[in-house]
Order: sequence, then C-alpha cells, then structure tokens
Amino acid sequence: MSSFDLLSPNMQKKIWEMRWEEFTPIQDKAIPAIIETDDDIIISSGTASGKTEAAFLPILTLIEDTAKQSLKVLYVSPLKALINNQFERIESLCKDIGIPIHKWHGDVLQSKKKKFIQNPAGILQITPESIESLFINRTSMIPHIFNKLDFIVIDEIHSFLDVERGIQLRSLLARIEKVINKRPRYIGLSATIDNFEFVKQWVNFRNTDRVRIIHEKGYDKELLYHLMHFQRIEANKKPIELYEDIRELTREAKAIIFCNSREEVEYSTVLLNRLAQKEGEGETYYPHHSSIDKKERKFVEKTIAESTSPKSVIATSSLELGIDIGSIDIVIQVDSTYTVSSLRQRLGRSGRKQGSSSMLQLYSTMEDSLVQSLAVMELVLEKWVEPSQGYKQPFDILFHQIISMCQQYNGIKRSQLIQEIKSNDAFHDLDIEDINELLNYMIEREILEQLPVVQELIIGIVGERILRSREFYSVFMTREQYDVFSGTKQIGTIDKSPFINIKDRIILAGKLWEIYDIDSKRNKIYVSKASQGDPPKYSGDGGKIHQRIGEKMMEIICSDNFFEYIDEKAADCLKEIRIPYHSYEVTPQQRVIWRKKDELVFETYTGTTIYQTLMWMLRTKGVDVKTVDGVGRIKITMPPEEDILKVFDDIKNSTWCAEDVMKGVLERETFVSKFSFYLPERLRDKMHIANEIDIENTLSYLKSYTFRLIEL
DNA sequence: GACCTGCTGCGGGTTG
Repeated sequence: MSSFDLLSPNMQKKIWEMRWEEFTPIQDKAIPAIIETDDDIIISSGTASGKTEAAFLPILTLIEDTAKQSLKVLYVSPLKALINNQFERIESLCKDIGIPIHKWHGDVLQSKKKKFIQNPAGILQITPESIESLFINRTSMIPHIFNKLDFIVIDEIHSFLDVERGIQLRSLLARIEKVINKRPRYIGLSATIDNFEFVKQWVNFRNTDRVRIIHEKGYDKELLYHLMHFQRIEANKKPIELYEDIRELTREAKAIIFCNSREEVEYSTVLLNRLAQKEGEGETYYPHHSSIDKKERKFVEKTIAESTSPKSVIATSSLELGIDIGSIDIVIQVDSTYTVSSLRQRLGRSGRKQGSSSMLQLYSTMEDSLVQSLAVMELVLEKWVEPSQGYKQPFDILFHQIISMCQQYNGIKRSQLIQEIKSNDAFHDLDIEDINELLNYMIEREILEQLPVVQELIIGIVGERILRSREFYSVFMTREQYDVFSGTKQIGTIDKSPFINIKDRIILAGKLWEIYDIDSKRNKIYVSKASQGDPPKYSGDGGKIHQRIGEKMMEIICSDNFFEYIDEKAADCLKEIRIPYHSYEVTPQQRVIWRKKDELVFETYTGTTIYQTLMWMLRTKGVDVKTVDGVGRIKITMPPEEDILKVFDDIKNSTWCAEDVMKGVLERETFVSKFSFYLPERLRDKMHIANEIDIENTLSYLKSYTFRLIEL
C-alpha cells in the first residue's frame, strides 16, 4: 500500500485540500513506519522537509476516533515560539475532524490552562519547564491528564541530546510513564544527526531495537557557496570594506546575516543602516538576538517575513531553529561557526522557495577564522556532522529532580525514592553509592528532611527555598540582567555589571541610547535617544569544538589544496598562513611546538576536550601552562634546558587515572552548571571527569601524531 | 572565542 492509502479518509481529504501532489521522501518513509509498526520513530532530515506532517498525518490517522475523549498526544518543544508556530500547522490538520489541540507554556493564559484541565483531550503542546510545573503545582492532576496518552512527540529532539535540559525532559517523561503505568510511543523530530545508537539509547534504552531511525541525508537543493576574506586591522575592528561588500550583496536580496555575538549584531546593524541611508534608503537592516525585547523581535520577524522590498535581518543563533521568517535569498555567515551542525542548520534557512538553490556567503576577518571557516565548510560538504555525546553523570539534574519528586510524593520512603531514581531512564546508569551520597548530603544541608517516625523524606527548609523560586523550573544557567527602558517601552536587556554608569552610551536593538537612570534594586535602566554609542558588552562562555574540526584545519594548512570557492584575498591569506608549515615540511600527521626563547606555543589542532585534558596533564607534570586560546593554542613557559618533548613522552607512557588529571584542574576551570553548586565536591568532580576529561583519546592523540619542536 | 532556551498562584484592582 502507498503511504497515501494508509492514511484515514479524513487525512486523505486534508491532503487534497492542501493540494499536495506528492509526499517528501521523509514523509513517504515515516507514514508507513508509524502506522504499520509499534516502534518508536526518529525522523531525521533537513529544514523544511515536512517533518511535522510526516509525524502528524499518521498519528492523527491512528487516534482520530479516541482523541475527542482523552489526551492522546503530548508534543514537547524546546521553544515557546515553535509551539505557537506549530499550533497553527497542526490545527489545520485537526480542523473539521474535531480533535482538540492545546498550548501550554508560560505565555498561555491561566484560564486556558484551567479549561484544558477540566477536559484534557486531543493534543497538548508543552515545554519541558511547563511539564516540570505540572509536577510541582498540579501534582494530583497528572494521572487524570495523561492516563490515556498514546504518543510523545519531541520536536527538535537533537537540541536536547547533549544538554542538562535533555536529562530533565527525559526524567519528566519517565515520571509520567511511572504515574500512568504505561509507555507511550515516542516520535522524535530532528535536524540531521549522527550517532543513532546514542539517540536510540536516549529514547528507549531498555529496548533499542524498537527504535527506528528514518533518515534523509543529503540536500535536495543545489548549494551555491563562496568565501571572502577581509582582514581585521585591529583585534576588534572589522574593515569597512566588509560591510560595503555585505551591502552590495544585500541591496537586491533578502538575507539573514549571522554574526557570532550580540555585540557584532548591534554594531553591524548600525553600520549597514548607515550605508543604506547614504544611498537614500530607509531602515533596511534589523537586529535579532536574545537581549532584544520579545515584542521588538516579533516585529522584526514579521517585517522580514512580509516585506517585498529587500530587507535583511542580522542575527545570532536566535534565528537558527525553526522560527518562521519567510523565504530568504541568501545566508551570510561572518566568521566561522563553532560547529558544523550550526552552519548546516543556518544554510538550510535559504532557498526555501521551490526550486531555488541555497546561497551561502562566508566571510572571514582573521587568519584562524579563515582556516576554521574552510574546515567547517569542507566538513559540511563531506556531509559530516558532530555526533551526540550526551550529558554524563547528571548529578546536578538528579539533585533538581529529587526535590521535584519529593514535592510530587509529599513524603516518600528513602528506599522507594532510590528505586524510582534507578528505574528512571535519565538516571539508570548512576551508581547507587553516589545516589546515596547525594541524598545524605541533601539531608545534611536541610534540602531534604527525614521524618523520624514514618521514615519518609520530605523537602527541608533550604530545599523549600530552592523549590519555591521562579528559577526552579528551568535547569540551564542564566545571567542577571538589567531591563532597559525608553520611557515605558522596554527595548531589551544588558548584562548586570558594576561597570555600567549614567551617561554611558549604548547600542541596543539597532538604535543609539544614553543612560540617564539606573535602578539597581529593580534591575532597570532608563535611556533616551543618542547619536553615538557602542554595543554593550555581553559575557558568555566558550563552547567546545570537535576534534574533527581541529584536524581538518591542520590538513588544510599543511596541504597545497586550492579552494575554488574562495576569493583572491582569502587565497593570499591562506598562502601566508601556510608558509612556515611548508618551509619546515610539516605534515598533517605532525603537530608543532614553536619556540621563541622561554616561550613555547603548542598548536594542538584537535578538539576542546582533548587539548584541555592535555593541558591539565601538562600541569600535573609540573609544566607551567599559561593560556590556551579558542583553537587550542597552548602557551607554555619553559626554560631552554628543559625538553617539552620528553614531557610528552612521559605523559604518553604514564598510566593515567582521572584523579591525576584533576590535580591539574584549576578551581575556575571545574564543571559548572545551575545546580552543580549544590553538589558534594566529589560528585561535582565526577561530573567534570565524565564531561570534560578524555584520557583515552588524549593518549591516542599523543600516540598518533609526531611532535616537532621548531625554533623561530 | 559564544549563542540559545523557560518560569507560580494568588490577591487585589480594573475593565467589559
């Protein structure tokens, strides 16, 4: 039977109404998989391939008859915006057949939530944090809401796999299963991912054979791409020629211009609008990032989506996931992304019009960024993508979930709590001793309290304070912010810092402002219009780069490869970068330590986890490691009579245990997360070891390369 | 070298 024939008459009718002539390849595969098997299904493919319908056409076919009486589908999304977006898309499928669909997140009115609770039926769209709030604030309603649940659909499932938020979600879903004593089918929707074994484990570790991966690899569309280099003059100043070139490129086209920081977005918006104004144009470039007020961002999204004249949006990764901004002619990336998957997602945002090709313009403004841009682009072309690693030994989330569970049960025997933890998919591989240590520690600190007679655990005084905070629901870290107001209108936020003063001039939401009042108690700043300003400084924490990118960079530097998609300046710059490596005949199987008197610069060209582990090993061996930069250049101070290569040999030939590596880790370098501060030191170290240290691959890195000390 | 994500319930006042 064809996919179409498998669908219910009502769904077939929908397809006629939507005037679809054919299914996308992913839909063609997903429909029979969902209808004809009982397996969990992961649907993995690029943007705009119709994954939502691939899941919901067959799901609706299966639940059509029963969904009016009870809740059949729980749809989980990482973004409220995505819920609002998908609501309309799914609603149009549910219309006429009377299947209700409900939204539940922080912006949804209480009255609507109450209405849903009175008669839970059909489909519920929710965020992980709102599931958490159900467990805390509406505990007794959970069986009533979920007891007939058949499907759990997780949208953008890839965004949960490697982060604490994913562990929280995994735990919450396991807890729902426990309450209703039933396991609904899981349907995951994902951008292209790798490491399917891991995804299967995540979804159903008890029975990975019952998880089916439906995967579409390549791109349907032709990809046109080009790289140009505009060397920075000073560290922080990009040349005006770069902006002139972007202006040229976007004069007749609608573009998303991705920058790597909010600061760059603000600065570029002002500059590009100045260039446009010189040509007599009005506002043409709009900024988009998380510190711009939501209303303003919505306005920008709408302006871009609806505009018929060429208008462009300048954004951070805020526009990487599925927010709808209409069709885009060209994607511009200024300096390299940190991951291959990010570039892949971004270029998927262009050429959404039928038949048009995707256009990608890369720019680099520094030597490292040029090589990294090439490496990342080459890996995209090889169709490689970072595999999921998972979030290991999640004691911080266990801490959080123990509080949540104690609230849920309102008193639970310790043995029963441990049993619940061990049977939870999120925590099944944690050691029982560690769980016990954490429980004891929590009782000691009055986060939990052990009731004397009944021997039950309840939430303690300190735990109550943590639980009752608005901050409890989410498990990721955020910074303290000032809200910035012009009159009564909020413009956005800036990081709270003692260095912000009255009369400071800032750029925010693409406009210039002067601060005239700071209300530190209420975290509010008041501004008026100004004619000059600099973007505010936002602080962030660097992410990890995969080993494969480092290796690719070294391959590019050591080879003579000519890239036909790069301009002359980029080619000249690359040539310049290659000179020392070529003159010393360095090969990709080698790594170089450049020596200038007492100072050594070791260019690791590998991934973050490996070069950090190596740095800590070097410290443990008494080597004075000074700094390490984002691409893994380790600066070492060592007198000339000492031999660094001998230290490498020593490290290579030693037997390492994680505790030895930990001796080289500085306090400020240890693992940090929102709830890690509440953990006993040993468990925090254990998290650091599991997530940040990789002894095996570091030793094999040392064994597989030849290291050369070259005097400069 | 960074970016992104979400979130009470209740009482009191106002509005339709």
